[in-house]
Amino acid sequence: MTMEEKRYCYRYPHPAVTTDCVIFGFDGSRLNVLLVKRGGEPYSGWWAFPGGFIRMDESADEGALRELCEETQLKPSYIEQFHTYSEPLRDPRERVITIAYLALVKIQEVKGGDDAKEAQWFPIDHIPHLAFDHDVILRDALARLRERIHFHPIGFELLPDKFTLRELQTLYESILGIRFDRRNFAKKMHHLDILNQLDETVWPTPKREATLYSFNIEKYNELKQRGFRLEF
Amino acid sequence: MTMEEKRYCYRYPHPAVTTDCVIFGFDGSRLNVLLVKRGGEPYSGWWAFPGGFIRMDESADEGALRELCEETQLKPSYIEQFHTYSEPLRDPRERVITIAYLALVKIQEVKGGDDAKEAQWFPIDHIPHLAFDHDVILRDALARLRERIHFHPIGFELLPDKFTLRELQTLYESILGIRFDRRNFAKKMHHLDILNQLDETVWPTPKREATLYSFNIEKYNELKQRGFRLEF
DNA sequence: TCAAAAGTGTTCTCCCTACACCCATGG
DNA sequence: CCATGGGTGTAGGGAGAACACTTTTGA
Repeated sequence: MTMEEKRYCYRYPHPAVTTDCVIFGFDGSRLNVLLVKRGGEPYSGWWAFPGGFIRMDESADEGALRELCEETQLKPSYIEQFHTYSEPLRDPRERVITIAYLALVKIQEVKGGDDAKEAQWFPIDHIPHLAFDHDVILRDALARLRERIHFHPIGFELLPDKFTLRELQTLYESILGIRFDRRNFAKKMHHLDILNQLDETVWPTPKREATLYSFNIEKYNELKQRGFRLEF
Repeated sequence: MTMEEKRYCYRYPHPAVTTDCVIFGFDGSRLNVLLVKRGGEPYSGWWAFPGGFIRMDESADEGALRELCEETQLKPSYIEQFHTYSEPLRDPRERVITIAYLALVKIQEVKGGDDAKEAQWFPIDHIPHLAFDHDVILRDALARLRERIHFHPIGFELLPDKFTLRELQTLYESILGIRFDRRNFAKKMHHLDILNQLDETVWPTPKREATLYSFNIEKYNELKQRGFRLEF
């Protein structure tokens, strides 16, 4: 880099600031993470989270959404900032602080929309080595997701609008890593009264049809206002 | 600022990055926040959280602790990063992104150690207008504190090493803004088995003595490892 | 007729909640 | 002797956990 190119000068050293987005999707049986293959140095050819440098006229939230859209064409159904990583040597080029986001997408709605980008879904238990400190970031994102799902209905953001009870249960089981009794899970969901039972059915297996449900956000908000705590 | 003083140049614009520390203390009856009065512009004379610019050779965690120590001489018994604020215009001087921390101190151990600095404790319901977006930051910090206290024993970080059951209950009530039944609260604490009942007593009122307790972190860790969830 | 998955109900236990009495002390 | 606050016990209800049978369908 020549001196002429360095046009932005400050009295004190400033770090660069990026956003990184950990995007979770659920394929019906397993939790997945969307990674992009890096083109340039450093870590060329490694997998990493979509993200990039924040612009001076946008907030981190806006930057995260912009980068996410640019690199993956995805519209997340949920996004939340969860931690900022600032180890001085985490990027070999210069001091880079990254603000990390956790995003959830309804994977079914966008399958195949990956464009020409080298983006790919990886099951949560088959993640390749990641660039920078992204393995740490992933671990933290998963912990936050597990924490959040206990008291917020964000699990529904990973499912299609209509789903079966079994899909919902499999989702929770794969995120939390525990198994539920099928009958107790159904009872609990019905008791919570945040699901709409639809008239439609599907054939998830060739054996027998299953009724479809949708998430009732109005009922959820009612309950929340009355001092209610969702828990799994 | 003259051109000669602007010695740190980059190809792309970089924001400045600071840390800010929301420090909570409990005076025995109310939750308090430590604020410092700003000397320089902008917001000269306004109250704000202790904090400052991050150095290029330190992580945000290190920077937050350094600033906290420099400005208040306090050693927090607990500190945790909780959110990063990045609205482009939140600082009138230049683009400043701040990484906000939540800290708890045992207020009794440091009373009067405020040095010559203009630092002062404010009860949580009598907070003056704050500089920058610090009122938003405070609101978020309080929300995080309330969220954390449900499942982590961080409340004990606000109490002296020895405390009465009433002090503990008052602490929880003032943080969560709800009242507990005295008998049920005591029963729950005893049942959790994370308190050491000491042989000592104090006279919190001139009426009758009360037994002192200390927090038993070993028992808490045992329970945590067995898949236990602390809840209030 | 058999295998596989959907749908549903009961019992037991534990924890939370509401609630009342006794005791020690200082005024 | 009375007001104040500390310390403890009990009964009832609700939610989670354990658990089994029936139904539907394709092979």
